[in-house]
Amino acid sequence: MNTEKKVRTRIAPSPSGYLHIGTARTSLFCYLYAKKLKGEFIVRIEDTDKSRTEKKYEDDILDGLEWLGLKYDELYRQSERTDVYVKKLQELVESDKAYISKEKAKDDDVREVEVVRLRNPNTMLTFTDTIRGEITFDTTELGDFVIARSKTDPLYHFAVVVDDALMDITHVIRGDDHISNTPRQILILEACGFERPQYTHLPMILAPDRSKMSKRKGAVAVTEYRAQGFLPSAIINYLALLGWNGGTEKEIYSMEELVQDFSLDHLQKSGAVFDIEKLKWFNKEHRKLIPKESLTRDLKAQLEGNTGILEALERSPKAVEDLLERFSTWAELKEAVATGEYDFYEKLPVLEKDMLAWKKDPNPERMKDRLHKILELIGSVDTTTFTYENVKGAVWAYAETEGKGGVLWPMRVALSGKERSPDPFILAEALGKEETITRLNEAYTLYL
RNA sequence: GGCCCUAUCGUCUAACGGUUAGGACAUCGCCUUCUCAAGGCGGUAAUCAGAGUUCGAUUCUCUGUAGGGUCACCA
Repeated sequence: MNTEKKVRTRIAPSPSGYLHIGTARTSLFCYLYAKKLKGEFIVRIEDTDKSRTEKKYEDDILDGLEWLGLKYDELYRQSERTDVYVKKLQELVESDKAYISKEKAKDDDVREVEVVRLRNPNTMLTFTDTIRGEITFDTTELGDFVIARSKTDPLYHFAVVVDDALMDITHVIRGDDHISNTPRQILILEACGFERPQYTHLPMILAPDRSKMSKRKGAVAVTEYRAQGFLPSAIINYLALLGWNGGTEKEIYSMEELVQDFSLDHLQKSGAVFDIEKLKWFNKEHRKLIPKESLTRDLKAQLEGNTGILEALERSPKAVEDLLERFSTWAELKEAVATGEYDFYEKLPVLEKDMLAWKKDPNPERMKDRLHKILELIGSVDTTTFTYENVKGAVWAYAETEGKGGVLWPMRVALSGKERSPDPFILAEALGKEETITRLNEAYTLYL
């Protein structure tokens, strides 16, 4: 029989803000480690400070974790466990490990309060961190710190220690901003007679200037990345490689593969700058793994309201493909649409003669003839099979003999009204025969 | 300021005493090409500094420097 304790990890977010990208990564590592060892991953909402807690944040955190695919096995709220803390607090006071101290309220020196302070043994304390090895603190500097606002109102450190112990948390995996909190928690833990968990302090995720990530320096909430159109699998993959590596050059991981390969051995010691560009790359890579139909459906949903584009996409699988490979996120796509980059799908472009001419054209005087010929060739393509391949087939041979630039450039500009756009065959397929002819005619009349 | 942690290309990282210091993102160039994007190929680019230990240090030790964290009746 296996006598080893089942691995149990936990994430302990405070519902005082939206799911933070750093919390998401800590959750991911807790999840991966637990699942790797067939253990359990627990979410514990740390809401002991009622004044800073909001339900909408709790909802966002839980939603976010689910969206990312980090399924928890148990969920707790500290606000629902007060009796547990009160009892433990009482025991501590009764055994004189802690004491009630009458003093002036911190924010009001008239009001008297009765806080609970821990009797600090004032010793040197050493604990082992998975990543950094032994870390020693002199606990004297901590003094008899407060562990509860009152006999019935526990503070963070106390609640954490009691919960971790009672919930059988075997591995405390958290951000390294908690390193200095650890001795304090161990003191409480020893006063309670609990066993120490294994501590693993993950390096922080940093803003580009290497300081703590904050709203001022870019998006910190998972919801924001979600809104921008990042795939959960891409975020997971990126976050996993921020501070961890599989020891190989493999970079694209699915959640299953991460669970398979994860270990606490390849963790980084120093903080990692969050690089949105690399996240975008991961997003592109993960998008390639998603079934085409599903992506197409999402694309169309994103473009809701842009009827011209939607009709074009309905007609042209090539245009769908083109849009899909051009942008790494939906936010970028919508931005491009909003700034009019694709307005040729919505309305007739305004043509200018000098834009119609290819800059490197050796025979610009042949424009009129060419447009006439293009019109003729395209006119021969059947309306019902007006596809990328067929349009290309009709024009290609002529373009090669006449000079591709001299033919394809004006054709493309006539259809798009832009110097930069998808290629002319995609445009033709997307616009349909009637519209294609109309636009080419429009260009032709400029030369009459 | 005290205490604690950290230090390889711009960024994420590999190298667990011996490598032309490897890969990825970004960047630059070339190819492809009607434009843009994509794609293919290639280039630039790093061991914080100074002492030790060693035949040999990115790797071990010490000091300095820099950055970060933490010092609540927040979590």
